[in-house]
Amino acid sequence: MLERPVLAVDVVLFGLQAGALAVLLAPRREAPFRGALALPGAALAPDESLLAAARRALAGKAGLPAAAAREVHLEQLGAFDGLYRDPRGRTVSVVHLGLCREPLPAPGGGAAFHPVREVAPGALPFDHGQVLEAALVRLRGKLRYTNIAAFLLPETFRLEELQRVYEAVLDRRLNRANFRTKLLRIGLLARAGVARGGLQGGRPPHLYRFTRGDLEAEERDFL
Amino acid sequence: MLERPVLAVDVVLFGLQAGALAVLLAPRREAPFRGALALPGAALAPDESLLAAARRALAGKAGLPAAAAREVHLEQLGAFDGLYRDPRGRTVSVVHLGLCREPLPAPGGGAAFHPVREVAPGALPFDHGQVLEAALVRLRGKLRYTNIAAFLLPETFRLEELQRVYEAVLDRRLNRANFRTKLLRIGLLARAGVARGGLQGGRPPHLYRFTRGDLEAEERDFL
DNA sequence: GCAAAAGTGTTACCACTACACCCATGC
DNA sequence: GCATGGGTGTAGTGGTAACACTTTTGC
Repeated sequence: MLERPVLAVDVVLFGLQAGALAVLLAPRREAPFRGALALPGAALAPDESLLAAARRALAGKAGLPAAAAREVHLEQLGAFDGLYRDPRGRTVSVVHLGLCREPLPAPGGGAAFHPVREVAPGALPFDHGQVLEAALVRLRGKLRYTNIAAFLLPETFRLEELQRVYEAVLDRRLNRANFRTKLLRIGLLARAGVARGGLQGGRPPHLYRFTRGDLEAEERDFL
Repeated sequence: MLERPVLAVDVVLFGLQAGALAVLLAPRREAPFRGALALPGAALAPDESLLAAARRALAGKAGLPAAAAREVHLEQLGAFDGLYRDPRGRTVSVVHLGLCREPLPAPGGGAAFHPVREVAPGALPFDHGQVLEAALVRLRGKLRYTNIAAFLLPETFRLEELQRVYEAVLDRRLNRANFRTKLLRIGLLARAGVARGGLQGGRPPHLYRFTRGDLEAEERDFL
Protein backbone atom coordinates (compact mmCIF):
# COMPACT_ATOMS: atom_id res chain seq x y z
CA MET A 1 0.00 0.00 0.00
CA LEU A 2 1.39 3.33 -1.02
CA GLU A 3 1.38 6.33 1.25
CA ARG A 4 -2.02 7.93 1.58
CA PRO A 5 -2.63 11.60 0.78
CA VAL A 6 -3.55 13.86 3.69
CA LEU A 7 -7.22 14.80 3.81
CA ALA A 8 -7.91 18.27 5.19
CA VAL A 9 -10.82 20.69 5.34
CA ASP A 10 -10.71 24.45 4.87
CA VAL A 11 -13.44 27.00 5.46
CA VAL A 12 -14.23 30.18 3.59
CA LEU A 13 -16.34 31.98 6.18
CA PHE A 14 -18.10 35.09 4.89
CA GLY A 15 -19.76 37.79 6.95
CA LEU A 16 -20.92 41.36 6.54
CA GLN A 17 -18.75 44.07 8.03
CA ALA A 18 -19.80 47.70 7.62
CA GLY A 19 -22.00 46.71 4.68
CA ALA A 20 -19.16 44.99 2.83
CA LEU A 21 -18.51 41.28 2.36
CA ALA A 22 -15.67 40.06 4.56
CA VAL A 23 -13.84 36.75 4.89
CA LEU A 24 -12.28 35.18 7.97
CA LEU A 25 -8.50 34.72 7.81
CA ALA A 26 -6.29 33.26 10.51
CA PRO A 27 -2.50 33.30 10.87
CA ARG A 28 -0.98 29.87 10.24
CA ARG A 29 0.61 28.31 13.29
CA GLU A 30 2.60 25.70 11.41
CA ALA A 31 4.98 25.44 8.48
CA PRO A 32 4.76 26.03 5.60
CA PHE A 33 3.72 29.69 5.44
CA ARG A 34 3.90 29.92 9.23
CA GLY A 35 2.49 33.27 10.31
CA ALA A 36 0.84 34.05 6.97
CA LEU A 37 -2.88 34.80 6.85
CA ALA A 38 -4.81 31.88 5.40
CA LEU A 39 -8.20 30.23 5.37
CA PRO A 40 -8.76 28.30 8.60
CA GLY A 41 -8.44 24.56 8.16
CA ALA A 42 -7.78 21.27 9.89
CA ALA A 43 -6.80 17.71 9.09
CA LEU A 44 -9.73 15.32 9.03
CA ALA A 45 -9.85 13.07 12.08
CA PRO A 46 -10.44 9.35 11.45
CA ASP A 47 -14.04 9.24 12.63
CA GLU A 48 -15.17 12.77 11.99
CA SER A 49 -17.50 14.02 9.28
CA LEU A 50 -16.28 16.69 6.90
CA LEU A 51 -18.74 19.21 8.31
CA ALA A 52 -17.67 18.45 11.87
CA ALA A 53 -14.06 19.00 10.91
CA ALA A 54 -14.97 22.34 9.38
CA ARG A 55 -16.66 23.49 12.58
CA ARG A 56 -13.68 22.30 14.58
CA ALA A 57 -11.40 24.39 12.38
CA LEU A 58 -13.51 27.46 13.06
CA ALA A 59 -13.63 26.95 16.79
CA GLY A 60 -9.96 25.99 16.97
CA LYS A 61 -7.62 27.69 14.56
CA ALA A 62 -9.82 30.69 13.98
CA GLY A 63 -10.74 31.13 17.62
CA LEU A 64 -14.43 31.56 16.94
CA PRO A 65 -16.64 31.34 20.05
CA ALA A 66 -18.13 27.88 20.36
CA ALA A 67 -21.69 29.13 19.99
CA ALA A 68 -20.81 31.03 16.82
CA ALA A 69 -19.01 28.04 15.31
CA ARG A 70 -22.10 25.93 15.96
CA GLU A 71 -24.54 28.36 14.36
CA VAL A 72 -22.58 29.18 11.23
CA HIS A 73 -24.23 27.97 8.02
CA LEU A 74 -21.90 25.52 6.30
CA GLU A 75 -22.06 23.79 2.96
CA GLN A 76 -19.48 21.97 0.94
CA LEU A 77 -17.81 23.82 -1.90
CA GLY A 78 -15.68 21.02 -3.30
CA ALA A 79 -12.38 19.18 -3.11
CA PHE A 80 -9.19 20.95 -4.15
CA ASP A 81 -6.16 18.94 -5.08
CA GLY A 82 -3.53 21.56 -5.75
CA LEU A 83 -0.51 19.30 -5.52
CA TYR A 84 1.27 21.47 -2.98
CA ARG A 85 3.17 19.72 -0.27
CA ASP A 86 2.86 19.86 3.43
CA PRO A 87 5.38 18.47 5.88
CA ARG A 88 2.95 15.58 6.21
CA GLY A 89 2.81 14.84 2.50
CA ARG A 90 0.51 15.55 -0.39
CA THR A 91 -2.74 17.18 0.66
CA VAL A 92 -6.28 17.23 -0.71
CA SER A 93 -8.59 19.74 0.90
CA VAL A 94 -12.36 19.65 1.03
CA VAL A 95 -13.38 23.29 1.19
CA HIS A 96 -16.55 24.51 2.86
CA LEU A 97 -18.45 27.73 2.33
CA GLY A 98 -19.59 29.31 5.59
CA LEU A 99 -21.94 32.19 6.25
CA CYS A 100 -22.05 34.10 9.49
CA ARG A 101 -24.90 36.28 10.74
CA GLU A 102 -24.61 39.94 11.53
CA PRO A 103 -23.33 41.10 13.97
CA LEU A 104 -20.11 39.16 13.44
CA PRO A 105 -18.59 37.25 16.35
CA ALA A 106 -15.14 38.31 17.50
CA PRO A 107 -12.56 35.68 16.55
CA GLY A 108 -9.48 35.07 18.69
CA GLY A 109 -5.90 33.97 18.17
CA GLY A 110 -5.07 36.67 15.66
CA ALA A 111 -7.87 35.72 13.29
CA ALA A 112 -10.02 38.49 11.83
CA PHE A 113 -12.53 39.30 9.12
CA HIS A 114 -11.02 41.07 6.13
CA PRO A 115 -13.05 42.89 3.46
CA VAL A 116 -13.00 40.67 0.38
CA ARG A 117 -12.27 43.61 -1.91
CA GLU A 118 -9.04 44.29 -0.04
CA VAL A 119 -7.68 40.75 -0.20
CA ALA A 120 -5.14 40.87 -3.02
CA PRO A 121 -5.49 37.96 -5.48
CA GLY A 122 -2.04 36.54 -4.78
CA ALA A 123 -1.91 37.40 -1.10
CA LEU A 124 -3.04 34.04 0.22
CA PRO A 125 -0.83 30.94 0.54
CA PHE A 126 -1.35 27.63 -1.24
CA ASP A 127 -4.25 27.85 -3.67
CA HIS A 128 -6.38 29.77 -1.19
CA GLY A 129 -6.74 32.66 -3.61
CA GLN A 130 -8.49 30.43 -6.14
CA VAL A 131 -10.50 28.81 -3.38
CA LEU A 132 -11.76 32.22 -2.25
CA GLU A 133 -12.71 33.10 -5.80
CA ALA A 134 -14.61 29.82 -6.21
CA ALA A 135 -16.49 30.49 -2.98
CA LEU A 136 -17.51 33.93 -4.21
CA VAL A 137 -18.78 32.51 -7.47
CA ARG A 138 -20.83 29.93 -5.60
CA LEU A 139 -22.26 32.51 -3.23
CA ARG A 140 -23.25 34.83 -6.06
CA GLY A 141 -24.89 31.99 -7.91
CA LYS A 142 -26.89 30.73 -4.96
CA LEU A 143 -28.07 34.21 -4.09
CA ARG A 144 -30.11 34.16 -7.27
CA TYR A 145 -32.23 31.12 -6.64
CA THR A 146 -32.13 30.35 -2.92
CA ASN A 147 -32.72 32.14 0.36
CA ILE A 148 -29.05 31.82 1.26
CA ALA A 149 -28.87 35.53 2.05
CA ALA A 150 -30.78 34.73 5.23
CA PHE A 151 -27.62 33.32 6.76
CA LEU A 152 -25.78 36.61 6.49
CA LEU A 153 -28.42 38.61 8.36
CA PRO A 154 -29.86 38.64 11.87
CA GLU A 155 -33.14 36.81 12.43
CA THR A 156 -35.15 39.91 11.53
CA PHE A 157 -34.03 42.66 9.20
CA ARG A 158 -35.21 45.55 7.10
CA LEU A 159 -35.70 45.05 3.38
CA GLU A 160 -33.11 47.73 2.82
CA GLU A 161 -30.57 45.64 4.75
CA LEU A 162 -31.40 42.61 2.64
CA GLN A 163 -30.87 44.69 -0.46
CA ARG A 164 -27.46 45.75 0.82
CA VAL A 165 -26.52 42.09 1.19
CA TYR A 166 -27.40 41.47 -2.43
CA GLU A 167 -25.53 44.55 -3.52
CA ALA A 168 -22.45 43.67 -1.47
CA VAL A 169 -22.27 40.13 -2.80
CA LEU A 170 -23.20 40.83 -6.40
CA ASP A 171 -21.14 44.01 -6.36
CA ARG A 172 -23.67 46.12 -8.21
CA ARG A 173 -26.49 48.49 -7.40
CA LEU A 174 -30.07 47.28 -7.51
CA ASN A 175 -33.26 49.22 -7.97
CA ARG A 176 -34.94 49.70 -4.62
CA ALA A 177 -38.56 49.61 -5.73
CA ASN A 178 -38.13 46.57 -7.95
CA PHE A 179 -36.13 44.73 -5.32
CA ARG A 180 -39.03 45.13 -2.91
CA THR A 181 -41.70 43.85 -5.23
CA LYS A 182 -39.60 40.96 -6.45
CA LEU A 183 -38.54 39.70 -3.04
CA LEU A 184 -42.02 40.08 -1.56
CA ARG A 185 -43.64 38.33 -4.53
CA ILE A 186 -41.78 35.08 -3.99
CA GLY A 187 -43.44 34.64 -0.62
CA LEU A 188 -40.40 33.68 1.45
CA LEU A 189 -40.56 36.76 3.65
CA ALA A 190 -42.91 37.34 6.57
CA ARG A 191 -43.38 40.59 8.44
CA ALA A 192 -41.92 40.57 11.94
CA GLY A 193 -42.87 43.91 13.44
CA VAL A 194 -41.63 47.41 12.90
CA ALA A 195 -38.21 48.91 13.66
CA ARG A 196 -38.51 51.37 16.52
CA GLY A 197 -36.20 54.37 16.70
CA GLY A 198 -32.48 54.25 16.14
CA LEU A 199 -32.81 55.93 12.77
CA GLN A 200 -32.66 59.65 12.11
CA GLY A 201 -35.84 60.80 10.47
CA GLY A 202 -37.81 58.86 7.94
CA ARG A 203 -40.69 56.46 8.14
CA PRO A 204 -40.00 53.45 10.40
CA PRO A 205 -39.45 50.35 8.27
CA HIS A 206 -41.08 46.97 8.63
CA LEU A 207 -38.94 44.11 9.83
CA TYR A 208 -38.98 40.82 7.95
CA ARG A 209 -38.02 37.24 8.63
CA PHE A 210 -37.35 34.41 6.21
CA THR A 211 -39.90 31.65 6.42
CA ARG A 212 -38.26 28.23 6.03
CA GLY A 213 -35.34 29.69 7.98
CA ASP A 214 -33.48 26.43 8.11
CA LEU A 215 -33.77 24.97 4.66
CA GLU A 216 -32.89 26.60 1.44
CA ALA A 217 -35.84 27.10 -0.83
CA GLU A 218 -35.38 26.68 -4.52
CA GLU A 219 -37.59 28.95 -6.52
CA ARG A 220 -37.31 30.42 -9.94
CA ASP A 221 -34.35 32.74 -10.14
CA PHE A 222 -35.51 35.87 -8.43
CA LEU A 223 -33.03 38.53 -9.23
CA MET B 1 -0.36 10.69 14.00
CA LEU B 2 -3.66 8.93 13.77
CA GLU B 3 -4.59 6.69 10.90
CA ARG B 4 -5.49 8.60 7.76
CA PRO B 5 -8.84 8.14 6.01
CA VAL B 6 -8.73 6.55 2.57
CA LEU B 7 -9.28 9.00 -0.28
CA ALA B 8 -11.07 7.57 -3.28
CA VAL B 9 -12.75 8.84 -6.42
CA ASP B 10 -15.96 7.60 -7.99
CA VAL B 11 -17.48 8.50 -11.34
CA VAL B 12 -21.10 8.87 -12.37
CA LEU B 13 -20.78 8.57 -16.14
CA PHE B 14 -23.92 9.44 -18.06
CA GLY B 15 -24.64 8.75 -21.69
CA LEU B 16 -27.59 8.54 -24.02
CA GLN B 17 -28.83 5.10 -24.96
CA ALA B 18 -31.84 4.79 -27.26
CA GLY B 19 -32.85 8.34 -26.35
CA ALA B 20 -32.83 7.65 -22.61
CA LEU B 21 -30.30 8.73 -20.02
CA ALA B 22 -28.06 5.86 -18.92
CA VAL B 23 -25.37 5.49 -16.27
CA LEU B 24 -22.27 3.32 -16.33
CA LEU B 25 -22.16 0.61 -13.66
CA ALA B 26 -19.39 -1.93 -13.13
CA PRO B 27 -19.31 -5.11 -11.01
CA ARG B 28 -17.12 -4.70 -7.93
CA ARG B 29 -14.04 -6.89 -7.94
CA GLU B 30 -13.28 -6.55 -4.25
CA ALA B 31 -15.02 -6.85 -0.91
CA PRO B 32 -17.28 -5.47 0.35
CA PHE B 33 -20.19 -5.94 -2.06
CA ARG B 34 -17.99 -8.05 -4.34
CA GLY B 35 -19.82 -8.72 -7.57
CA ALA B 36 -22.48 -6.06 -7.02
CA LEU B 37 -23.02 -3.35 -9.64
CA ALA B 38 -21.60 -0.03 -8.47
CA LEU B 39 -20.22 3.25 -9.71
CA PRO B 40 -16.67 2.79 -10.98
CA GLY B 41 -14.06 4.15 -8.59
CA ALA B 42 -10.44 3.98 -7.53
CA ALA B 43 -8.23 4.93 -4.63
CA LEU B 44 -6.31 8.15 -5.20
CA ALA B 45 -2.63 7.54 -5.94
CA PRO B 46 -0.11 9.69 -4.05
CA ASP B 47 0.85 11.97 -6.91
CA GLU B 48 -2.26 11.86 -9.03
CA SER B 49 -4.85 14.56 -9.52
CA LEU B 50 -8.46 13.80 -8.71
CA LEU B 51 -9.44 14.09 -12.36
CA ALA B 52 -6.66 11.76 -13.42
CA ALA B 53 -7.82 9.21 -10.88
CA ALA B 54 -11.36 9.46 -12.23
CA ARG B 55 -10.14 8.77 -15.77
CA ARG B 56 -8.08 5.87 -14.51
CA ALA B 57 -11.16 4.41 -12.84
CA LEU B 58 -13.03 4.59 -16.15
CA ALA B 59 -10.27 3.01 -18.17
CA GLY B 60 -9.53 0.40 -15.50
CA LYS B 61 -12.47 -0.85 -13.48
CA ALA B 62 -15.08 0.05 -16.05
CA GLY B 63 -13.07 -1.20 -19.01
CA LEU B 64 -13.71 1.87 -21.12
CA PRO B 65 -11.50 2.13 -24.23
CA ALA B 66 -8.55 4.43 -23.54
CA ALA B 67 -9.62 6.95 -26.16
CA ALA B 68 -13.14 7.15 -24.72
CA ALA B 69 -11.84 7.59 -21.17
CA ARG B 70 -9.69 10.46 -22.37
CA GLU B 71 -12.48 12.27 -24.19
CA VAL B 72 -15.18 12.00 -21.55
CA HIS B 73 -16.20 15.33 -20.04
CA LEU B 74 -15.49 15.24 -16.31
CA GLU B 75 -16.27 17.71 -13.56
CA GLN B 76 -16.23 17.35 -9.84
CA LEU B 77 -19.52 16.77 -8.06
CA GLY B 78 -18.31 16.87 -4.47
CA ALA B 79 -16.85 14.88 -1.60
CA PHE B 80 -18.99 12.26 0.11
CA ASP B 81 -18.11 11.12 3.58
CA GLY B 82 -20.63 8.44 4.27
CA LEU B 83 -18.86 6.79 7.18
CA TYR B 84 -19.05 3.34 5.69
CA ARG B 85 -16.05 1.11 6.15
CA ASP B 86 -13.82 -0.57 3.67
CA PRO B 87 -11.30 -3.26 4.52
CA ARG B 88 -8.76 -0.44 4.27
CA GLY B 89 -10.52 1.81 6.76
CA ARG B 90 -12.79 4.82 6.69
CA THR B 91 -13.27 6.21 3.19
CA VAL B 92 -14.03 9.65 1.78
CA SER B 93 -14.90 9.70 -1.90
CA VAL B 94 -14.61 12.61 -4.29
CA VAL B 95 -17.30 11.97 -6.87
CA HIS B 96 -17.07 13.16 -10.46
CA LEU B 97 -19.84 13.72 -12.97
CA GLY B 98 -18.96 12.42 -16.40
CA LEU B 99 -20.67 12.85 -19.75
CA CYS B 100 -20.09 10.64 -22.72
CA ARG B 101 -20.86 11.45 -26.33
CA GLU B 102 -23.20 9.49 -28.51
CA PRO B 103 -22.58 6.85 -29.79
CA LEU B 104 -21.58 5.28 -26.47
CA PRO B 105 -18.32 3.33 -26.27
CA ALA B 106 -18.55 -0.33 -25.36
CA PRO B 107 -17.21 -0.91 -21.84
CA GLY B 108 -15.50 -4.15 -20.88
CA GLY B 109 -15.11 -6.33 -17.80
CA GLY B 110 -18.82 -6.72 -17.19
CA ALA B 111 -19.48 -3.00 -17.03
CA ALA B 112 -22.47 -1.59 -18.92
CA PHE B 113 -24.69 1.42 -19.28
CA HIS B 114 -28.01 1.08 -17.49
CA PRO B 115 -31.04 3.32 -18.11
CA VAL B 116 -31.28 5.63 -15.11
CA ARG B 117 -35.02 5.11 -14.82
CA GLU B 118 -34.49 1.40 -14.27
CA VAL B 119 -31.92 1.69 -11.50
CA ALA B 120 -33.87 1.08 -8.32
CA PRO B 121 -33.18 3.62 -5.57
CA GLY B 122 -31.76 1.12 -3.10
CA ALA B 123 -30.09 -1.14 -5.64
CA LEU B 124 -26.60 0.34 -5.40
CA PRO B 125 -24.09 -0.39 -2.62
CA PHE B 126 -22.62 2.14 -0.17
CA ASP B 127 -24.22 5.55 -0.66
CA HIS B 128 -24.07 5.25 -4.44
CA GLY B 129 -27.82 5.67 -4.69
CA GLN B 130 -27.64 9.13 -3.15
CA VAL B 131 -24.58 9.92 -5.21
CA LEU B 132 -26.44 9.08 -8.40
CA GLU B 133 -29.35 11.26 -7.34
CA ALA B 134 -27.01 14.18 -6.60
CA ALA B 135 -25.40 13.79 -10.02
CA LEU B 136 -28.80 13.92 -11.69
CA VAL B 137 -29.74 17.08 -9.83
CA ARG B 138 -26.48 18.70 -10.86
CA LEU B 139 -26.91 17.68 -14.48
CA ARG B 140 -30.46 19.01 -14.63
CA GLY B 141 -29.38 22.26 -13.07
CA LYS B 142 -26.48 22.83 -15.39
CA LEU B 143 -28.54 22.05 -18.43
CA ARG B 144 -30.44 25.26 -17.77
CA TYR B 145 -27.62 27.73 -17.87
CA THR B 146 -24.66 26.09 -19.62
CA ASN B 147 -23.91 24.28 -22.85
CA ILE B 148 -23.24 21.06 -20.95
CA ALA B 149 -25.61 19.17 -23.24
CA ALA B 150 -22.91 19.39 -25.89
CA PHE B 151 -20.96 16.66 -24.12
CA LEU B 152 -23.76 14.14 -24.52
CA LEU B 153 -23.98 14.57 -28.29
CA PRO B 154 -21.70 13.95 -31.25
CA GLU B 155 -19.79 16.93 -32.64
CA THR B 156 -22.65 17.83 -34.96
CA PHE B 157 -26.29 17.09 -34.34
CA ARG B 158 -29.81 18.03 -35.34
CA LEU B 159 -31.78 20.40 -33.18
CA GLU B 160 -34.30 17.68 -32.67
CA GLU B 161 -31.59 15.47 -31.14
CA LEU B 162 -30.58 18.28 -28.83
CA GLN B 163 -34.17 18.63 -27.75
CA ARG B 164 -34.32 14.92 -27.00
CA VAL B 165 -31.30 15.35 -24.70
CA TYR B 166 -33.10 18.05 -22.78
CA GLU B 167 -36.26 15.99 -22.60
CA ALA B 168 -34.41 12.88 -21.47
CA VAL B 169 -32.53 14.68 -18.72
CA LEU B 170 -35.33 16.94 -17.53
CA ASP B 171 -37.82 14.12 -17.94
CA ARG B 172 -40.52 16.26 -19.51
CA ARG B 173 -41.72 17.23 -22.97
CA LEU B 174 -40.69 20.54 -24.47
CA ASN B 175 -42.33 22.61 -27.16
CA ARG B 176 -40.49 22.08 -30.42
CA ALA B 177 -40.95 25.52 -31.95
CA ASN B 178 -40.03 27.40 -28.78
CA PHE B 179 -37.05 25.16 -28.13
CA ARG B 180 -35.67 26.11 -31.54
CA THR B 181 -36.03 29.84 -31.17
CA LYS B 182 -34.70 29.83 -27.62
CA LEU B 183 -31.61 27.79 -28.32
CA LEU B 184 -30.81 29.67 -31.51
CA ARG B 185 -31.30 33.06 -29.83
CA ILE B 186 -28.53 32.53 -27.30
CA GLY B 187 -25.98 32.32 -30.08
CA LEU B 188 -24.07 29.24 -28.92
CA LEU B 189 -25.01 27.16 -31.95
CA ALA B 190 -23.48 27.35 -35.41
CA ARG B 191 -24.77 25.60 -38.51
CA ALA B 192 -22.61 22.73 -39.66
CA GLY B 193 -24.14 21.54 -42.90
CA VAL B 194 -27.22 19.54 -43.68
CA ALA B 195 -28.02 15.93 -42.84
CA ARG B 196 -28.03 13.83 -45.99
CA GLY B 197 -30.30 10.86 -46.23
CA GLY B 198 -30.74 8.24 -43.56
CA LEU B 199 -34.18 9.54 -42.67
CA GLN B 200 -37.46 8.39 -44.10
CA GLY B 201 -39.22 11.31 -45.73
CA GLY B 202 -39.29 14.83 -44.47
CA ARG B 203 -37.20 17.89 -45.08
CA PRO B 204 -33.49 17.32 -44.44
CA PRO B 205 -32.52 19.03 -41.18
CA HIS B 206 -29.62 21.39 -40.59
CA LEU B 207 -26.78 20.13 -38.48
CA TYR B 208 -25.45 22.28 -35.66
CA ARG B 209 -22.31 22.48 -33.59
CA PHE B 210 -21.73 24.22 -30.26
CA THR B 211 -19.36 27.13 -30.52
CA ARG B 212 -17.04 27.29 -27.51
CA GLY B 213 -17.04 23.52 -27.63
CA ASP B 214 -14.55 23.14 -24.86
CA LEU B 215 -15.61 25.62 -22.23
CA GLU B 216 -18.98 25.95 -20.69
CA ALA B 217 -20.68 29.23 -21.41
CA GLU B 218 -22.74 30.81 -18.71
CA GLU B 219 -25.69 32.70 -20.03
CA ARG B 220 -29.01 33.65 -18.55
CA ASP B 221 -31.02 30.56 -17.77
CA PHE B 222 -32.42 29.52 -21.09
CA LEU B 223 -35.00 26.93 -20.41
C1' DG C 1 -43.25 72.67 7.03
C1' DC C 2 -39.29 70.23 5.54
C1' DA C 3 -36.06 66.54 5.07
C1' DA C 4 -35.45 61.71 5.00
C1' DA C 5 -36.46 57.22 4.31
C1' DA C 6 -40.23 53.66 3.52
C1' DG C 7 -43.48 52.03 0.49
C1' DT C 8 -46.70 52.04 -3.94
C1' DG C 9 -48.18 52.60 -8.76
C1' DT C 10 -47.47 53.19 -13.88
C1' DT C 11 -45.61 52.32 -18.22
C1' DA C 12 -42.81 50.37 -21.89
C1' DC C 13 -40.49 46.54 -23.08
C1' DC C 14 -38.98 41.88 -23.60
C1' DA C 15 -39.14 36.98 -23.08
C1' DC C 16 -41.94 33.02 -22.89
C1' DT C 17 -46.02 30.07 -24.27
C1' DA C 18 -49.05 28.04 -27.35
C1' DC C 19 -50.42 27.27 -31.69
C1' DA C 20 -50.94 27.68 -36.59
C1' DC C 21 -48.81 27.66 -40.72
C1' DC C 22 -45.17 27.10 -44.45
C1' DC C 23 -41.10 24.42 -46.59
C1' DA C 24 -38.50 20.59 -48.54
C1' DT C 25 -37.86 15.95 -49.31
C1' DG C 26 -39.04 10.58 -50.30
C1' DC C 27 -42.17 7.66 -52.22
C1' DG D 1 -49.76 14.62 -54.44
C1' DC D 2 -49.35 13.28 -50.01
C1' DA D 3 -47.14 11.94 -45.83
C1' DT D 4 -43.35 13.27 -42.87
C1' DG D 5 -40.62 15.89 -40.33
C1' DG D 6 -37.93 20.54 -40.47
C1' DG D 7 -38.54 25.39 -39.95
C1' DT D 8 -41.02 30.11 -39.24
C1' DG D 9 -44.47 33.64 -37.71
C1' DT D 10 -47.83 35.64 -34.52
C1' DA D 11 -50.89 36.89 -30.68
C1' DG D 12 -51.56 36.67 -25.74
C1' DT D 13 -49.41 36.70 -21.30
C1' DG D 14 -46.51 37.72 -17.54
C1' DG D 15 -42.24 39.31 -15.50
C1' DT D 16 -38.68 43.08 -15.49
C1' DA D 17 -36.60 47.83 -15.54
C1' DA D 18 -37.03 52.59 -14.97
C1' DC D 19 -39.10 56.19 -12.74
C1' DA D 20 -42.56 59.07 -10.57
C1' DC D 21 -45.32 59.48 -6.76
C1' DT D 22 -47.35 58.94 -1.98
C1' DT D 23 -46.83 57.91 3.10
C1' DT D 24 -44.95 58.33 7.70
C1' DT D 25 -41.78 59.61 10.78
C1' DG D 26 -38.15 63.33 13.41
C1' DC D 27 -36.95 67.93 14.05
